[in-house]
Amino acid sequence: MPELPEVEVVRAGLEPAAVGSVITSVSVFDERALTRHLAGAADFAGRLEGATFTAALRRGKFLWLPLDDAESALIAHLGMSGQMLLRAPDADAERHERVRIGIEHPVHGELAIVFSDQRTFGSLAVDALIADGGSRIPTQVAHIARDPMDDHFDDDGFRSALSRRGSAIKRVLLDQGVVSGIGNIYADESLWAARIHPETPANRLSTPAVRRLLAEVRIVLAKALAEGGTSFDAQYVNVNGQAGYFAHSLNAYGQQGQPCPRCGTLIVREQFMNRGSHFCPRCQRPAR
DNA sequence: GGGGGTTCCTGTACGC
DNA sequence: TGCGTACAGGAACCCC
Repeated sequence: MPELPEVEVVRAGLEPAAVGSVITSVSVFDERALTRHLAGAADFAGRLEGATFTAALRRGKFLWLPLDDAESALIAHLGMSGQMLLRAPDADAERHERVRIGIEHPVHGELAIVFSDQRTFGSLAVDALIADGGSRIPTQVAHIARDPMDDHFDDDGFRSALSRRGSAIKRVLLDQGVVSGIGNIYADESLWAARIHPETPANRLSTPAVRRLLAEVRIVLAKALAEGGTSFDAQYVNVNGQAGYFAHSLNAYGQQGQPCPRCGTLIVREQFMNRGSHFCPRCQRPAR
């Protein structure tokens, strides 16, 4: 499931092939891949064909490739199972291929960017760029907060946002408008590392606890990034279709019934927000 | 505007 | 073997 480290691996993989490339063709095989592009497939293709990608950028789990008109960008959100693959232009279709974008790079020659997505929660769009401080970001990304690895992330602002929320800290960590890039896996891992129960009301966390949590979020994300992301199955891969290794390092997520690596108590899994929440009932005590 | 629940989707795993 | 069902979850959306 692509979270920040997985999306960053994809962004970094696309960058050398995409930046400087001219878009030579666009094929949309499934319009559900364009739910973020309301004007439809013909409009989508028309805005891309002939344009040149000028960069490969990311905020949270969104990534985008600005076009040389300096006013728009191809944006992508991978959802649950989206993949952005670099392929030879005549490569066979992927099983869940939704969109294929043919490009020509001045050095690497012809390539295809293939958007493949089993569960169809991901989507692409061509979106307008708007001012955001000193830079420009797509309108659909404007509401997304910076991620904790961003140099401009506001630690004090994060602490103050938590103090205004009575919701469970896990829900707040998953709110991309508060802090971006964190999904279910890294939320559980960060909360385990910081010894915080996932249902602790955010505004009940002390300042040291928030600092500890933020520090653990950064450690977990950095470690996952270094290992190329987390993979359990074929649903997350880099642009070459290869899986990451972070699944070998998980302490809480998916470890229900296994001993907590810190204290030996069995990790439990509870239903929370229509998904699984994994934690150590001894190390991560609920707030009283 | 915070809060919390629902919805979209498909492959896999499991029970009967 | 085959069928039905539960499950995985990011984020938009809805109502309170």
